[in-house]
Amino acid sequence: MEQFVSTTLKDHKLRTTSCREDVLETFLNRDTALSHGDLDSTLGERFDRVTIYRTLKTFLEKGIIHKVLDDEGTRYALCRERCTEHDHNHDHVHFKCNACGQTNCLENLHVPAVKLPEGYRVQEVNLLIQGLCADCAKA
Amino acid sequence: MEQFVSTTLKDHKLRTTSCREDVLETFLNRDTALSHGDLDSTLGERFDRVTIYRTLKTFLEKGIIHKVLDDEGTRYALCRERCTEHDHNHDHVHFKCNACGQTNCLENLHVPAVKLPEGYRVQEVNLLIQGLCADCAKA
DNA sequence: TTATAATTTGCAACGCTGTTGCATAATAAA
DNA sequence: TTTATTATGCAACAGCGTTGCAAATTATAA
Repeated sequence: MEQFVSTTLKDHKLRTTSCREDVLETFLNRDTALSHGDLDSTLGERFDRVTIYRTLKTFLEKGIIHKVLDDEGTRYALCRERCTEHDHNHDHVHFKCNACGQTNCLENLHVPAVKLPEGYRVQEVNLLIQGLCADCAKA
Repeated sequence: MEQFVSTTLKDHKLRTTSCREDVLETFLNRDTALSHGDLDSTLGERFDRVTIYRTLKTFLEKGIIHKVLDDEGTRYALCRERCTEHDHNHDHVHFKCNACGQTNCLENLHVPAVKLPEGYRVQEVNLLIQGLCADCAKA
C-alpha cells in the first residue's frame, strides 16, 4: 500500500507530502466514498481543513479521485480506471445505502447505454442507486 | 396555469400563499431544473430567501418537486408523476448541458434496470447524463 | 362579517461547505 | 547545501441551508 501511495503520486507528478499520503491511505483503508468532512474527522488534527480541500482538488484534477453524486453533499472515491483531468472514465454504478449511509462504487456494474434525443452529445454519465446494501437489508 | 397552481396546492393540502404560488409558477414558466439561487434571483425581491427555502422543503415533502442530483449544487424539478413524501417515483433521466448549464428531466427516457449484487434493495434511482444539448451541440 | 386557531412569513443569527491571499515551511533539483 | 518551486497554515470571506421567535396571514367556524 505504501508502494501504491508513492507510485500514484509520482505517476501524476505530484510532490509527496504527508497530507497527500495520508489522504490517499485513508481512501485505501476505508474503501468507500468519502466527503471532505470524513477526511477532516480522520486527519483534521494533523492537517488544516483548507489543505485537505486543496488536496482533494488536486487529486480531482489529476484524475486520482472522482466525484460521486449524492443528494446530501459531495463525496469522492478513488479512480480505479486510468483517468486524467479531462478524460474521466467512470461508467460504473454508485450505490448509497440509506441505512448505514455508505456510498460505494460498484466497479463491475456498468451504466447501461441510454438513447438520447437527436443531436444530444454525451460527455459524462453518473448513476446513483439508493436503497439498502446487503448487510443492512438482512438486519 | 393559474388553475394548475391552485389545484396543486389544494390537492396537497397546502395553504395558498403568494410565495408558494409564485414558486410553482416559476417552475412552470421555466420548465427546467431550478436551484434555490435561481428562484431567489427571480423572486428574491418579493420574498425572503428563508421563505423560499421552506417552500422548497415543503414542496419536496409533499411530492410536488423532486431533487435533481448535480455535481455542483442541488436543483429541483416538478414531479410529473404522482408522488408523495415517501413514495417518489422518478425513474427518468436527467440531462445537464455543460455549455448552457441547463438541467432538464427527460421524462420519456427511463433509467434501464440494473442488476445489483445479491441482497441489495433499491429504493431510488438517479441518472444524470452530462454533455451538450441539441441546441448547444450544433452551435 | 368577524373572531379564533393554526399556519406561514420575515428577520436575526448560526453552523457548515468551499474558496482566496499571503507569509511561512517543506520539497525536489542542481 | 543552496536555490527555485510548490505546499501548508492561518485568517478572512462568500454562499448554502437551518432554527427560533415574534408578527402577519390564512382558513375555519360563529
